[in-house]
Amino acid sequence: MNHWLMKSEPGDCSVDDALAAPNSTVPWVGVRNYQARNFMRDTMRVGDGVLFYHSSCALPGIVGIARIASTSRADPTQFDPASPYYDLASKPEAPRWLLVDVQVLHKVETITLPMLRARPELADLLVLKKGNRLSITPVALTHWQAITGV
DNA sequence: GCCAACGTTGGC
DNA sequence: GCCAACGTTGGC
Repeated sequence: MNHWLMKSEPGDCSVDDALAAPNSTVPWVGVRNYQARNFMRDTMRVGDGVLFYHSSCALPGIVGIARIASTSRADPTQFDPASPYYDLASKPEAPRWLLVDVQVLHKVETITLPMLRARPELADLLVLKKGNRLSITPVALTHWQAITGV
């Protein structure tokens, strides 16, 4: 089993939005980065643990614990001209972009970046690295345990 | 294949 | 709004 940190802008899909969805599960639309896509396609498995992270907001940080709830499939927004995630170059017979379903298990008190940075054992957590922009990053088991206590 | 220009991310 | 960092694009 692998572990992940997945960023979402709360103005787009917050952890509360996800909890309000049927089964507390949301399709993780809008990933338009090949490395992040490849994680979903090649490495994620149903049941993998997810740190649900709010980015581009007043209080960035980890706000919930979730799990991967499906294998990857084509992200329908890439074919929707009305979507901000529309990709003219992607064809239904060869979808370029994928998504997975993410199921929120429970919220946590926001674990902010300063809180994360204060812990030396988390120094290598990818989301804390300078210049990190990847919306999906793998989380080492030791980091997962240090953050979740499980 | 190089690399400059450009667009995006995301914290602050 | 600023700006550093990074990915992508496209000319050559």
